[in-house]
Amino acid sequence: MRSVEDDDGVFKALADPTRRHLLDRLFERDGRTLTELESEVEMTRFGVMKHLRVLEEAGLVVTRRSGREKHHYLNPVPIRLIHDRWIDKYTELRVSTLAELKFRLEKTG
Amino acid sequence: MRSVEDDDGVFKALADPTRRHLLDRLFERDGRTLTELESEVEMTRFGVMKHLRVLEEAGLVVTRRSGREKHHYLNPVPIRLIHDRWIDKYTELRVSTLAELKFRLEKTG
DNA sequence: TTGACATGTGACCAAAAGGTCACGTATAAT
DNA sequence: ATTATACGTGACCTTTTGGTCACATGTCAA
Repeated sequence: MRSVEDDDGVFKALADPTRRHLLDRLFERDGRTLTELESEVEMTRFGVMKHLRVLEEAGLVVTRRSGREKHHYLNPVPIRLIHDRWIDKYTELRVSTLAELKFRLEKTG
Repeated sequence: MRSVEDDDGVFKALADPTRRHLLDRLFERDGRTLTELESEVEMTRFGVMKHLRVLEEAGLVVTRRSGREKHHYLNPVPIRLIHDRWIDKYTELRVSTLAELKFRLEKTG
């Protein structure tokens, strides 16, 4: 059984395309600052800041301050927990194979 | 690089607690009808129907009609694709171990 | 210590999402 | 044929969310 609060913050955080894009950028290279990430997105600094805050509160991003800079790092654990919620160990191999196949097909098609 | 459309439908679908609860019920037992699922939720039939439609359009649920009934089945492939987007093969083992640990801790704590 | 840089806050507004209801269609049972 | 069942649609309203801006704080360099 799950708590009432669920993992709501994580799912809400992932629901926005801009936030997913930010996660993609951090997946590619960790430790970026707000100003760096700002240049990756068609949006004012304030919008990006809000999004990063949502990601951080969800635990998908952890931060480290260094002087006047704030560095952002991707934390993949909540993602894995989503996976484990609806894919048990017995079906994991089968599903991951299908997912791989789908990925290949979309790449060529 | 990803398409502009992203997997928006999947993430939006997962963003609502009621829809996640419906997925949980289908994970537990497949093939339920709308009326069956309705009893699992504090909401009118119309709300549940909307939610199921969102899940179906996202590809998280597939359906099969039989007479006047419509049966719903969980499709875990999109979930796996989320996983693969931010967890590569090299970090998967480490992250899944951490996730397992977190799960055990929360269970006892 | 003056000025530029990096991040932060609260108010505000438009757009999207969640939920209900009146009404409607198709299938099954009596 | 009539009634009950199971699902479907469109309009409607309320709440939440995404984005911007004026303003503000803390940090580094010259």
